[in-house]
Amino acid sequence: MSRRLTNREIANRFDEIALYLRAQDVAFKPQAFEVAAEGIRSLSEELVDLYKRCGKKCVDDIPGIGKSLADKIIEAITTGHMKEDNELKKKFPFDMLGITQIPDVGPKTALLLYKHLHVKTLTQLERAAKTGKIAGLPHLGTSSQRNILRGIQFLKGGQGRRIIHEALPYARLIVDSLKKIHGITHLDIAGSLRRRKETIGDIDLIATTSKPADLAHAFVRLPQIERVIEQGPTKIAVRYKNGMAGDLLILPPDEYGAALVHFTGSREHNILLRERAKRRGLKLSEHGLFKAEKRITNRTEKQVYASLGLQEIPPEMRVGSDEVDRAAQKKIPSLIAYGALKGDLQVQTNWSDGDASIEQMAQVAKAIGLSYLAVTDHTQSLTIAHGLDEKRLLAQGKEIDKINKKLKGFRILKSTECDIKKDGSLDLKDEALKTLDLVCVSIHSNRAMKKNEMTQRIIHALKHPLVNIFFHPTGRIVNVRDGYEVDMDLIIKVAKQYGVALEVNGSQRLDLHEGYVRQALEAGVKLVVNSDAHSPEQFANLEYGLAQARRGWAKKVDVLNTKTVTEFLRSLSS
DNA sequence: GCCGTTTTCGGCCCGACTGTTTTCAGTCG
Repeated sequence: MSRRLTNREIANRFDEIALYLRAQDVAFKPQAFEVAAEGIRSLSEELVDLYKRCGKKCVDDIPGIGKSLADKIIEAITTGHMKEDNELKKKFPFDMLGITQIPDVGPKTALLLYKHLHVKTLTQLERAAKTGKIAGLPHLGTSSQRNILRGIQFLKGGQGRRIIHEALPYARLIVDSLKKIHGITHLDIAGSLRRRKETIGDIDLIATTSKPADLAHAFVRLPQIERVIEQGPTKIAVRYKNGMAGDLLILPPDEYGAALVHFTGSREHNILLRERAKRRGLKLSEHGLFKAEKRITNRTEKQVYASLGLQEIPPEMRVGSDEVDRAAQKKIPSLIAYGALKGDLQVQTNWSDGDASIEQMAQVAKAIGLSYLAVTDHTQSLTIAHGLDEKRLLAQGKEIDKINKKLKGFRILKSTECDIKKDGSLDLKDEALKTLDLVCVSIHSNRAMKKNEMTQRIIHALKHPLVNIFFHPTGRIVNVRDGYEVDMDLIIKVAKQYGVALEVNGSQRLDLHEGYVRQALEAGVKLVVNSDAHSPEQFANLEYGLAQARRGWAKKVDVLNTKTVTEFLRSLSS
């Protein structure tokens, strides 16, 4: 039997099929494949496991997947093949997914390049562009040829999606320099950045102004802009100097609400809203919500949603799955607010691999409005990080006592990021762990274990009576590596049973991801949101952790470090 | 190929911009 396909592979196959169909001008089907691909990507469980657990019905229940696509998925996960994709590949033997990664090159252009020039790969396409073979083909001239070459260079530079930690501060810099311009009434970050996705492809901005020409003039002259890609009266597309692409939408002030909805997306969410509008005899676009030719309302997002019979949906929830249905039933949860945290429960200091002292970290935490902090330095088996043994841990406890006496209105908690060893035992003796206010555990070594072994290793640790929190539970790092193989279904069940909280880590790990956040909350597991700061400026990670929690529909009550330190410590012992 | 507050057939989101064009196709979000 062939290797079974993963969710990512199946989603990519569906996208590829959609492109082949689009190239042939097939109506409606492509969208169905794309919606299904998106639905598969948002799953937290592997389809192989889902199918094993509850059969075809659960596959069919995934939004956007009907009988026919369910069969294709089952074929893929049981045989390792997808007949339709293989047949299309035979008919169109070129790298459709790769070539359509080039900006402005879609399925039709890719097919045309194959038919006329037999271009199968990005390398062959680059050669064709360099030797001037593209200009002169139907609908393609010298500008297209130049753009294709530029697009290939862009791809080669690895300038793909950036982590939000990099994109959001950059976007805020641009917003700050534009805000001073006369006539602006609104200026906001939109797109995937406003939805606080983990990774960001484009920096999308939206502005309303009484003087559109002034804004456009100032925008294209910003020092951050590398070049202007396209410029119309309402939309300017640019490439920023950090390699990211971006759009600025400029609209008159009375179109703000609908425009913000439109430009925030997601694309799938917009489609759901517009379909809903249509069913109600209305039309929704970025210019407003219309009944016949008459604009109904669009001053604020809230009005747009209300006119569609919906609760306002927070940007982080606008992914195009079940959020619109929930809004129709008035069941949108009140998400945890960005300022809701009272403590940070994962901080490394210069006792292990952090840059700053305990007191420095505490002072900064206090300055940004927190009232407690757990010091969680690494433990001895992590020698590369100068992990603490029992003796140093006790010494650290004494130092924390001293600093706590000096601090007013702030408390440092004694803790640890204790390594879970290969056999599931902890890296420090119980006598030492008992001196701490709370015990946190995580995996840093032997990541390549078999799924079942890794799961048992973690479960063994979670059952330890002193363990309170499991840090970065899946071990993934965004844009760097996937997590280790682990049965998160089971981990979540065990966490619930033994009262262990799971971390939403706000560093570049962003672990748990939002699918598991939702799953954990549905199972009644408590969460903590932490910075994993190794230096004072990394407390900024708390915002990204909160964004991640919000995308997983977390409420304030679900997150333990929204409590006061007294309530928090009490919740650990209960 | 999916889906249902017009539900098992007959629909399927909407507009802006570019390039190569004399009226539009392709791409993007």
